[in-house]
Amino acid sequence: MAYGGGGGGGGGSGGRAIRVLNVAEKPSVAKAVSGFLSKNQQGGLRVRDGRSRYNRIFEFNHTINGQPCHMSFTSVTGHLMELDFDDRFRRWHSCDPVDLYHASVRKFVPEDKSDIRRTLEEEARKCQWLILWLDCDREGENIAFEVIEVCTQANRNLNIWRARFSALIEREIQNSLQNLVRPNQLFADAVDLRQEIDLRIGASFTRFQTMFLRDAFMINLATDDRNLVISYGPCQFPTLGFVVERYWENQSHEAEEFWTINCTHNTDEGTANFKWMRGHFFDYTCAAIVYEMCIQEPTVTVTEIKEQEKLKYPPLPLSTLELEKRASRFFHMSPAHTMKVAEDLYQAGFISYPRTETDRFSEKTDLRAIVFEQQGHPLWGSYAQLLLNPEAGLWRNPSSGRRDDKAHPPIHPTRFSPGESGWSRDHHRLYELVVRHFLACVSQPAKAAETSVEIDIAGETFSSSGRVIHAKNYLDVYTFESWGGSMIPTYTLGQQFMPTTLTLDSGVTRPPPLLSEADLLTCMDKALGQMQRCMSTYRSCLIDIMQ
DNA sequence: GCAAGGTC
Repeated sequence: MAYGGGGGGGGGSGGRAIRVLNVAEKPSVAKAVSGFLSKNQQGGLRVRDGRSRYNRIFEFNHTINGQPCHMSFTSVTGHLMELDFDDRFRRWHSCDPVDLYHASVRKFVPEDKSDIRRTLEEEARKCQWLILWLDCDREGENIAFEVIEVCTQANRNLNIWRARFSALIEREIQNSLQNLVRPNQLFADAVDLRQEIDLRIGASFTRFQTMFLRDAFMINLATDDRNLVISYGPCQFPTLGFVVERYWENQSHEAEEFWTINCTHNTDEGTANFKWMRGHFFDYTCAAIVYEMCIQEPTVTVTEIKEQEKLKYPPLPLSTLELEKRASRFFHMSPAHTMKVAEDLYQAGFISYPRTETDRFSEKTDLRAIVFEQQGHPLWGSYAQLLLNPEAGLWRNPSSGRRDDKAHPPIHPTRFSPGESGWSRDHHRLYELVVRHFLACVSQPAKAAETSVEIDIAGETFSSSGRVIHAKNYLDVYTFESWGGSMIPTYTLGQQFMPTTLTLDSGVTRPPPLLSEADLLTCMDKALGQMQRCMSTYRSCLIDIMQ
C-alpha cells in the first residue's frame, strides 16, 4: 500500500513528521485509542480543549509504517449531520403530505453540533492526513463521510484513511493503524438512502394520519392540551404488527376442552408415564369409547424399544441478535439495556465489538489463545484448563453459522477479568455470558442415551422415554442451559404387565402467550431474512433483464 | 409538531 504521496507532502517529506488528524465516533474512543497509541512514545499524551466542551483533543507522536507522525485525536458525538426538508416544506400546512416524497431535502450540520464542526475545520487546516476511527458499521461509515465533507471543505488536500478495528484492545488498534484502508462510499450511500426513506415516509404519514384522525375524531386542539401526534415510522410498524397480531390471536382464543388417555406403570426401578400416540380428542364420546376398550382389555404389551445416543450441541458463535435474545431469556435484560452494557464492556476492552451479524469464526482466529486467558477465573478457569488439555478430549472446533457481515467476528472475550469493581450486576452477568458462551462454542456436545418404549393396550399405542446423561461437556460451563435426565424402568420386547393407572383425563387449550421481547427479535430477524431473499431474487432478475 | 440513527 502506498502511503503518503497524495496530500500535501505525505510520506515523501524526508523524515519530517506529518500532521495527522484522527476522528473517533465518541469521546471515550478517542481517549482509549490515544491512550494505546501514545504508550512508550516520546512526549507522552497531551490533552487540550477544542471548541466543543465534550470533545477534547489528544496529542501524541507515533510512527505509521516508518513515517513519523504528529497525531491529533478528537471525536464527534455520533452523527454530525442531519437530514431535513427545505424550509418551505417544514410547516405542516405548507404542502400536501404526499408532496414530501419529492420535496427537496438537505443534509447539514445542526446548530448544536457547530462547535464540533469548528474544531474539525480548524484541526483539518493544520493537517495533511485524516484518519477515520469511526465505529466499523454502516452508520460509522456514513459518519466518516460527514467528517470527510466538513474536513475537506477546510482543507482540499487531505489524504484520507480509514482505520478498521473490532476490539478496543491495544494489539487490534496498533494493527489497524499499520493497515489503513480507504473509506467505503457504498456503505455510506446505503445509510443516506435509508435516512431519506425514513424521513419522507415518516414525515408524510405522520402529518397525514395526525391531521386526518384529528378531524375524524373531532379533537379540538384549543381544548385538548395533549400534544397529539400520531406518529408513523417505517421501523415501528413491523414491530407493532407482530405484537398486535399475537395479541389478537391471544384475545380471540376460545378455550376448548379435550380428552386424552394416560397410562402409568410403577416398578421398583421407578415410574414410567406413557402418553397416548393419538394425542387428544376434542370429542368426548370418541375418547370415551376408546378408553372403554382399553379398560376392558388393559393388558400392556411392549411392542418396541429404541435406544440411541442423543447429542445436545453447544450454541453457535455469538451474534448481536443472539446476545440480546439470550440476555433477555437468561437475565430478563431488555435488548436496549443489554447493548448499553455490552458497549461499556467493549469500550473498556473486555469484549469484542458487540454489533455484529457474524456467527462463524474466521480460520485465522486463535481460539485457544482466548481460552488460555480465562484459565485463572475462579468460576470457569478450571473448565478453560480442561479445554486446553488434549487428554480431556473436550475441545471441538466451533460450528459455523451462515452469517458473516465481513466486518466483525462473533462477540467474544478480548481481555480477562475476574470482575471489575466498577461493574454493575449486569456487567458481571453479560461478561460471564460472553465468556461462557465462547467456552461452550469450542466444547464437545453433551451426550446422553435415550430409551423410548412403545406399548400396546387393546390396539392403542402409547409411548414413554427416558434419558441418561453420560457427559455434560459444554453444559458444565454453559450453566444457563440444562438438559434434564429422566429414568424409566427397564423393559423387554414382548413383555406384558398391567398398568398401575389408566385414566381418561381432560384438559383445556390455552391461548398462545403474548410475544416476549426475545420472540419479537426472532420475528424481526425472520422477516428480515425473507426480505433479503426477496431483494436478492429481485436483484438477479434485474441482472437477467439487463443482460 | 414529523423518522431513525448516532451519542452526552
